[in-house]
Amino acid sequence: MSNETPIRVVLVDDHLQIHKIVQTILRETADITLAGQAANGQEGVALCQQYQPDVVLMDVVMPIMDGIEATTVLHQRLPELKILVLSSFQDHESVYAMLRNGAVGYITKSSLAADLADTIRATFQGKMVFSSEVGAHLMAPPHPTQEFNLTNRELEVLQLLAEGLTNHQSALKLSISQSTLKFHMTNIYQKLGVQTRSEALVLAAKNNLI
Amino acid sequence: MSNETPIRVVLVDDHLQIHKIVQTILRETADITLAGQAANGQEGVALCQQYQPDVVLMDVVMPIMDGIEATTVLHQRLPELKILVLSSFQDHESVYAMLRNGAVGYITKSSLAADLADTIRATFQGKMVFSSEVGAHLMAPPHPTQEFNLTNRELEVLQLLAEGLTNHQSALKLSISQSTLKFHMTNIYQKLGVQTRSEALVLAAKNNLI
DNA sequence: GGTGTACCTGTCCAATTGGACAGGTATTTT
DNA sequence: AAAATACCTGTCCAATTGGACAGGTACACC
Repeated sequence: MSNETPIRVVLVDDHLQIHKIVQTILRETADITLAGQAANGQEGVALCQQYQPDVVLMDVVMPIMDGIEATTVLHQRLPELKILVLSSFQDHESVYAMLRNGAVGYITKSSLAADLADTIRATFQGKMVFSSEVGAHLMAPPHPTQEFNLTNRELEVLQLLAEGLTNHQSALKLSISQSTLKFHMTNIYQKLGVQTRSEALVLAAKNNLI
Repeated sequence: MSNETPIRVVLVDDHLQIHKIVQTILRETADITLAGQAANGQEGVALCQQYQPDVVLMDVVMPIMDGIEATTVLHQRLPELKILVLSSFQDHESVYAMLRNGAVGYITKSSLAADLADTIRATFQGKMVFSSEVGAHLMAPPHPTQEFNLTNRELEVLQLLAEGLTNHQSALKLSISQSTLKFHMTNIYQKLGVQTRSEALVLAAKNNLI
């Protein structure tokens, strides 16, 4: 590996501390060189276009242009570039946004020192790599994207209707009257901002409420 | 790394060819040793319980006990064990099954030679690793899990109802009569095997038909 | 020419759902 | 004690949906 052209890396992060750590780590590796360093997405995009690196280490939260936007732009302009997300926190919400927009890996900064070099190599070889916490999140059962402030009872009602029960059957199962069930439905329509039962159930299904 | 205890690996695969390749690769690595080899899931489980390896390389399609079952069992009995899927084909359908049941990585056999050792190390360190094809599949937009042989017209009807239109409004939009719309609905109920409109729409939504 | 499929339409009636009231209780918060 | 929240119930009526007919056209395939 050391006799080949080194893997060229650009770091995009707004924390000086991270720059120092990455510098230190990559100074040790003969097959990886830190070709450029940027402090925000805008600089990062410019730098990548100039240096044409193999891999870019991309922070998520940055001023001026954040990681999501920078990833989107870079993936479009330099489709060959491997974008590896370097996340400060467990802001796992951004995982999908980044991956959908072209990132091919996601590691947390806490796991930096241990294995940054290996991860860069794996990414360079075409693999996707995730810190275990991130991967676990990727595999996690879908959770509601929106809650809509539905009460437990309202969710129970939706659940039963989704299973194909009629108002009458659902009411029986919940030991309430049909009046009450209709009362819940009316409230659900309001909370979801929909007009029909169909729309309500589809919305609930798409948001993993049922 | 070489001065520490090597990473102990067990290979579970029913192809002799793969055993030879893996042997060859891991013979070169000082920090990884091939502690055991099994030809199917059942042998694999037994071997892992006996040898307590750090990482197991698991094929998917095998006689007697397949990789999915073996993964499930192993993950339950030895939760610390890192299970890395080694897939023959692009049988991406098994990706989720394996990962849900405890696998922490998924690489194709075609990428074996290039980077098996690195992947084992990354896995050992706690990361999830995927061959790019697999990762891409993981990120792919949801596609219908079942088609139910619905016709285009039937899908159009479902789509409009899902948006909150009534029969009347939907029929107008499709320039058909309400009779025809109800006719389509009846057929949809039959094809989906459901009793109510609610159930039909939820099923359609969950299968990404709408 | 027959078969199959997707599509379209109508009528009539029963069942289900939605909305607009007008009321109630229990529990928690302010 | 008042207010807010979640929950419950009823009546009456209109609108929507579902099912069971019974019939049609257009098109592709064998």
